[in-house]
Amino acid sequence: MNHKLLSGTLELMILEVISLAPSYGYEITQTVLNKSGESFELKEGSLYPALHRLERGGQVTSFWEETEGRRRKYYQISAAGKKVLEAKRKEWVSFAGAVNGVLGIEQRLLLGDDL
Amino acid sequence: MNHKLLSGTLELMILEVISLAPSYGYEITQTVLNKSGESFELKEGSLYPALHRLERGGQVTSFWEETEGRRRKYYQISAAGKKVLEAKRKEWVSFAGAVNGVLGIEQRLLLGDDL
DNA sequence: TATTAATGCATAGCCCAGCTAGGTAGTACA
DNA sequence: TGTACTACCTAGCTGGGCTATGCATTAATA
Repeated sequence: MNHKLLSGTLELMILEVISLAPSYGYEITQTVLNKSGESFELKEGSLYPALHRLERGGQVTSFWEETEGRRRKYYQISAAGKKVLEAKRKEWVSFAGAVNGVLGIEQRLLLGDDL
Repeated sequence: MNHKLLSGTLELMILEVISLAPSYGYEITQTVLNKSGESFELKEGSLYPALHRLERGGQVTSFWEETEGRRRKYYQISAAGKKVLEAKRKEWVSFAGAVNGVLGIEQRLLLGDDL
């Protein structure tokens, strides 16, 4: 997978994952790996800086938790983060539609009860 | 539009456009603008370096033509370029599907007589 | 008759996000 | 004892898309 494609969608996917439930770095990588059909192996060198960016930007907050002798840093989405997530989702759908337009790929999105 | 999203799809879209017919820089920007539903205004600082990269890589060849007092540099896709295009198209479809998977967006692609 | 917009090509250098590579540390199992 | 997995972090590289700039012609407009 050409990693350049990932540019711009990493934060979107992180926000999406933790919007469902607070999660920590390693678990986020596993969730994304799973939901992407084993496509995306998020690298630590991308993930942690992204999480720290999101925290600095106020889109997420964090707290430490100790379980089974393992320290985990949980991240949860903030109200501001939810708005950013919604905007990024729309941006992604629009972007993907535009690329597909150039490629002559027609698409139909099945959203909720939409069909 | 977050320009980072464009990373990795620019060459794909260029190859796609010139695979339909040889084209030149300015015309490529207009075609992409049009087919993307006015979403993508390719910048010259991205386009020309990308075209030169593709030419150096052997994916495209070029020739100059003079029309109405305007010199235009036409680019056409090579046999190697067609293979790269096919690979990049598949990579894009796979990538978009994976992102949509993470976002919980189901999709159906309408390809040719596929439906 | 200037001036602006549009058409057309090109490059130097900035920016920044994802990467590699390295570090630390606990648990589980062979 | 060593390997694999879990779990966090950061310094510094890389590369592609960007801004800004330069050059040149044609068409429209003030």
